Amino acid sequence: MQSYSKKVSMTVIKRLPRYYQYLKDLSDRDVEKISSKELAELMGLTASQIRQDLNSFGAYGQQGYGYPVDELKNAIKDILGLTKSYNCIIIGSGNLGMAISHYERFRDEGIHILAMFDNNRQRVGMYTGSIPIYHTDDLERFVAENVIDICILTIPREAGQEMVNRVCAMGIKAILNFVPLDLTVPDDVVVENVNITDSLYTLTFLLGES
Amino acid sequence: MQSYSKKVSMTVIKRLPRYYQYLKDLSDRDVEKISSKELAELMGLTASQIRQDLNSFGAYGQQGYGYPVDELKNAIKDILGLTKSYNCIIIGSGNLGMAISHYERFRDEGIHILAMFDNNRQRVGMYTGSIPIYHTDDLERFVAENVIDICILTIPREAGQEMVNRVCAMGIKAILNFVPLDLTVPDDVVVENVNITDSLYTLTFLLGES
DNA sequence: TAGATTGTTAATCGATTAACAATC
DNA sequence: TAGATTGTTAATCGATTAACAATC
Repeated sequence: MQSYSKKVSMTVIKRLPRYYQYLKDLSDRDVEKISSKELAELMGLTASQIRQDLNSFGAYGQQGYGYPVDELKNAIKDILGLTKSYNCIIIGSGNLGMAISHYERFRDEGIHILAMFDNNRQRVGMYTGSIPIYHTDDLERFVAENVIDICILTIPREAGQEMVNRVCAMGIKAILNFVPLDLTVPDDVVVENVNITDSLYTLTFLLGES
Repeated sequence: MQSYSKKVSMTVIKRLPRYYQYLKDLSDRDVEKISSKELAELMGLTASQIRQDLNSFGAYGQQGYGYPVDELKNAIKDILGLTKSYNCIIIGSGNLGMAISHYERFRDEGIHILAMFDNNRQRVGMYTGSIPIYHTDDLERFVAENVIDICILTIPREAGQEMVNRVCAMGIKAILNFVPLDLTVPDDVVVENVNITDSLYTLTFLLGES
């Protein structure tokens, strides 16, 4: 993986996936180079901001030319950690868990979902695609026998904190959390929240303002 | 609805739903008052920031006492537009659409999902709970016959922009977008994106940093 | 009244924008 | 070489933190 010295702020990090998506699209359309000005127009940012953002990781552009799309795309892919491969489990096999288990965009980037877990015995033993559904009683055993990098949590709010304690105790260091709850985790565990309710409330606020 | 003069920044707006969740929890636990210091500790913010945030909407606290939990909760509920009621449709009846149709936290806050739409004829005519699934061919007719405030988009990426054009043409002014794509909409339409892929990529980045 | 805590102003910090020399 | 566009420094803008007078 790429090494860089400057400390990168969360503001910039949150923009990286978006850069990556745009560069993938450009690359798919066989665009070979793009200037900060062109990309800025495309993404609704300023050219200055783009140059600042990219420079927190290194000098990818070429004066008088711009940025080579494919090279920059791969650099950001690497920065995002997407040149590695990851093993995931999904806890909660409701509709949300099911939806995510089908995400092709995950598998494409080296995100492998190995199993789903549920405490509903009716679902246990079933498969969703090639992904088996196990009982949550088997969590600890499964995680001991497989290297799991990421846990995706799609369980009800009530069960959230208790389950996350178990997940952290198993040594999993990254959680994609769909539970509408601020989880408490040890310092070395990273959590990224997807809070659908909060997004909807932001929308109703904005609807009232416009 | 509450009126306030100062222009409120997006940074503050994005924190409002979180204030609301915490205040609801406190209220449920019959906590009557809270100081900015206590709330700051609870939420991982600073007391100063909380006082600044709340003051962009008005003076809800009382010197020497703190903030009355229930009153503040209701004020934020009103600011978020959640004292009104909203009619929604969901376009896309896959697992993600299904998951959202079951969200109790929506109905509790006056968000009513009237119908789902899909272009898969196999699903048309079915019900999920009390919500009917119609064919997307019937969208325009349905929206003409019902006042729809919000459209929730859970369709594949390929169909995203074309569908959003139809949605905007029907006069819907708010979109909760799960399509991993930056949608182009008229100026008077508000869009809130829930991008699961971007969240996962942020997580893999953070995992590499830690 | 005295203690506590707000509302608000001022100071600091960080992020964005502007400008331009370096260079392809 | 001349034109274009980067990398980077300096200027501006906005958000967070600190401080304190107002007041319950």
